[in-house]
Amino acid sequence: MRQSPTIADVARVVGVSKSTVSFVLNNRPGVAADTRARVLAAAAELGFRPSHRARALSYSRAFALGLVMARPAELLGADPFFPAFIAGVETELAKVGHALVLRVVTGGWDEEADGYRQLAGDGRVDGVFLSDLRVGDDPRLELLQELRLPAVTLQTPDTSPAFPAVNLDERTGIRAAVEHLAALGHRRIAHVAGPQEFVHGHRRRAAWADALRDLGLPPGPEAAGDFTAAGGAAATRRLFEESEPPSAIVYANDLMAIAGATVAHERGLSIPDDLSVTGFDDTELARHVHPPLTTVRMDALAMGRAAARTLLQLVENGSAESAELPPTELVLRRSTAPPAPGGLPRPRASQADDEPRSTS
Amino acid sequence: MRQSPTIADVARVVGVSKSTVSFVLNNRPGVAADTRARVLAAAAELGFRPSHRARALSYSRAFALGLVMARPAELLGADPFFPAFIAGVETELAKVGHALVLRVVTGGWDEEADGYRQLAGDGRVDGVFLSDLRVGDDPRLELLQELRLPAVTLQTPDTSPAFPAVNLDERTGIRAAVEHLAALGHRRIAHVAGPQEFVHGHRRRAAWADALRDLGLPPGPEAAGDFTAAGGAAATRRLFEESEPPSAIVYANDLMAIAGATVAHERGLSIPDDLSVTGFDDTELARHVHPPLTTVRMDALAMGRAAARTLLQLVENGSAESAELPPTELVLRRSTAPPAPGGLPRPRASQADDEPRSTS
DNA sequence: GTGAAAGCGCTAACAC
DNA sequence: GTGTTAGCGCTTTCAC
Repeated sequence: MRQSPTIADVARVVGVSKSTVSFVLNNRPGVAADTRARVLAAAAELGFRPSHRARALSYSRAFALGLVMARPAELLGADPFFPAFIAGVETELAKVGHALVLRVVTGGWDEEADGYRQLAGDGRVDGVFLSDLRVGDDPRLELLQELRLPAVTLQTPDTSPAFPAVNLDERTGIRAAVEHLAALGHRRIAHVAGPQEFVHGHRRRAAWADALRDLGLPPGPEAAGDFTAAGGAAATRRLFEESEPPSAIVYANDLMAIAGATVAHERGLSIPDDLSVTGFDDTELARHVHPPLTTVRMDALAMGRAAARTLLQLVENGSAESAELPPTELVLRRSTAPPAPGGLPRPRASQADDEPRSTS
Repeated sequence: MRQSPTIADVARVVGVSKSTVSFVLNNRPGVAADTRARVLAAAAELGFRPSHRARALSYSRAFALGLVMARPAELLGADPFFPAFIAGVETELAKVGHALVLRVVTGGWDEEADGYRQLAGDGRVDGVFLSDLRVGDDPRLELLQELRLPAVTLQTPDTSPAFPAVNLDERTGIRAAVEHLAALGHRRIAHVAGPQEFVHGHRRRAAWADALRDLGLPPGPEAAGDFTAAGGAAATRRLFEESEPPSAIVYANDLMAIAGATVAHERGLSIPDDLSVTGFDDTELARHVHPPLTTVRMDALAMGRAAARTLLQLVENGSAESAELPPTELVLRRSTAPPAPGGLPRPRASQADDEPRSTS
C-alpha cells in the first residue's frame, strides 16, 4: 500500500497476465467469466486504481477539458457567470472521469492565444470551451482549428460555425422586458449595453432595439457599458445627461443594473417611481437589492452542463450536434412600474414573484 | 507537423541519441556546447514541445494542482472569493507550467471526500488547496494525510497544523470596523455571522466580539447567517425583532451586508442615518450600492498567489513555510454614520417580505 | 560527451 | 481464452 498497486500487481496476485487484467478492467469481451471475477476481486482487494497518467499516454488523450477565462482581474470576482457555468461543466465531467483544467488570462489577446496554445501543445486537454465569443471573426476559431483542438462555443458565431455550439436564446427574455416596460406605459426605454465586440453584448442590444422597433416605439437612447458595476454606473450617468432622459433602462446584466440604480438613487430618483430598471442574469443578489430587481433569468449551470455534454461527445465521436437551451425568461420584481407622469397608483398587490413569468 | 514531433524526431534530425536530446532540454550538464546548440536549433526548427503526458508518467508527477469547491450550486455565482482566488493561483501556476484542475462538489461530505479521493487516486494533481477550513478537526486534514496528498490550507487550523497555511488577518479589519462604529457613537453593534463551523466565519465573529469587549461595550446582539444574500436578509430580520435593535451591524461579508441593507430599507430605515452597516470582502459592487458600503477589504487574488507559491514549494521541496498576507483594512464609505439621536425608529409596518428561497 | 537500454503503467496487436 | 510483446514519449542509470 505504499505505492499505488498497478495492473501488474493485480496480474501477479491472480496469476494471469497484464493484458488479461487490462481486458477485464476495460470490460472487453473474450475473458472467461471465472477469470474476470477473480481479477475484479483481486483489484478490489488491492485497492487498485488505474493510473490516469499511464492511460493518458497510451490513449494519447488527456481525459480533461479546458476553459480559458479571459477577464480583467477586477471583473472576475463580480461576474456570476463563470462559477455557475463551471459547476455545470464539472457535474458532467465528474460523471465520466474527466477533469476540468482552468486557465486565467488577464492580459490581452497574445496572452489569451498563448493560453490555448499551451493547453493544446502540452496535451493538457482534449478540447476547450469558448466563452465570450467575439462578433465577426473571433480569432480563436481559426487558432483552434490550426491547433486541431476540438471546441464548443457558447452561442453560435455569426460566421460559418466551425464547431458545435450551445445556444441560449437571450432575445426572448430581453424582448419580454421591453414589452413589459412598454405595457406599463414607458415610451423612452434606454439600454445600457455590454461590449459590442462580444456576441452576447451585441445580441442583447439587438434584442432591445428590435423589440422597440416591433412595438413601434422610437429607438431609445443607449450607452455603452462593459458588464462591470463601474461601467454600468458611468453609462447610466451618461444617459441622465441626455436632453430627454429615459423613464426606463434595460441593462445588459444585473451588475450594471444594480450600479445604475445606485446612480439613480444618488440623483434623488426613486426606483421604480421615477425610473424603471431591468437586469439580466438573475444573480442571487437581484432579489436582495432595493428594490428587488426585475431581470431576465439565465441558467448558467444548465449552459455548463450542455456545453460539457456537447464537448465530450465531440471529443469522443469527432462530431456533435449543437445544443439549444430553453429561452430566457423575465422575472418580475419591483424595480419596474409605470412611468412617473402617468402617476397611476401602483397596482403592485401581488408580488410573490419567485416564479419567472414569461410575458411572451 | 501532423503529429507533434517527439524527442526521437529531434534526435534523428541532429544525429544524436534521445538521451542527449533529453539532457539538453533539461539543461543538464555534460553535453558539448556544440551539440547542445544543434539540438536546440533542431528542436526550435521542428517546433518541438515536450509531451506533458510522457513527462508526467516518467516523473510520476501531475504538474497540476487541484481545488475542490464545495458549495451548493446556486450559491457559486454569488461568491466573489473563488474567481479572484483562482485568478491568483493561476497566474503563479502558469509561470511554472503547472495546471489548475477544478472539482465542484455540491453534495455533502461524502461527495466532497470522493472529490479529493479521485483527484489523488487518479494522480491528477500533486497537491490541493484547502479552502473553507472547518473549526476543530476538519476531516479533510486527516483524509489528505491518509491519501498522502500535499496541501496548503487557507488559514491555519486551530488543531495541530499538518500543512503549511496561507494566513490572512481578518481580525484587524473587523476590529477597525467596530472601533470606527464605536467612535461614531454606536453602542449597540450587532453582528451577522457566517457559519460558525468554518474558520473564517468563526474568526470574524470572534474579532467582532473581542473588539466590543476591548472597547468596554456590551456584547452586541448577533444572528447567524450563511454568507448568502438570503441568509443575510433573514438574519437581519431577526435582529430587528430584538427588543432593543442594534444601531449598527457588522456583517461577515458584503453579500449579506447588501441584502441586510435592503431589509432595512424595506422597513423604512435609512442607511446610514437610522442604521450603520459594514461588510467584508470589498467586492466590486460594494462601492456601487446605495449607499456605498463601508467594508473590510481582503485581497483574494493575493491569497491565491501566496497559496500557489506555497503549495508549489511544498510539492517541490517536501516542505514549505506558511505565508502571511498583509492585514485586512477598513474601507470607509457612506454606509456608516453616527447613530440617530432618538435611537432606532420603530420599523414601519413590516411587509410580508419573506420571499421563499428559490431552489433553482 | 554520448549512446543503449530499462522503466514509468497502461493498451493493443498478435501469437499460442 | 490467455500470454507475449511492442509501443505511448519521456527520464535516467550505466557502459563506452
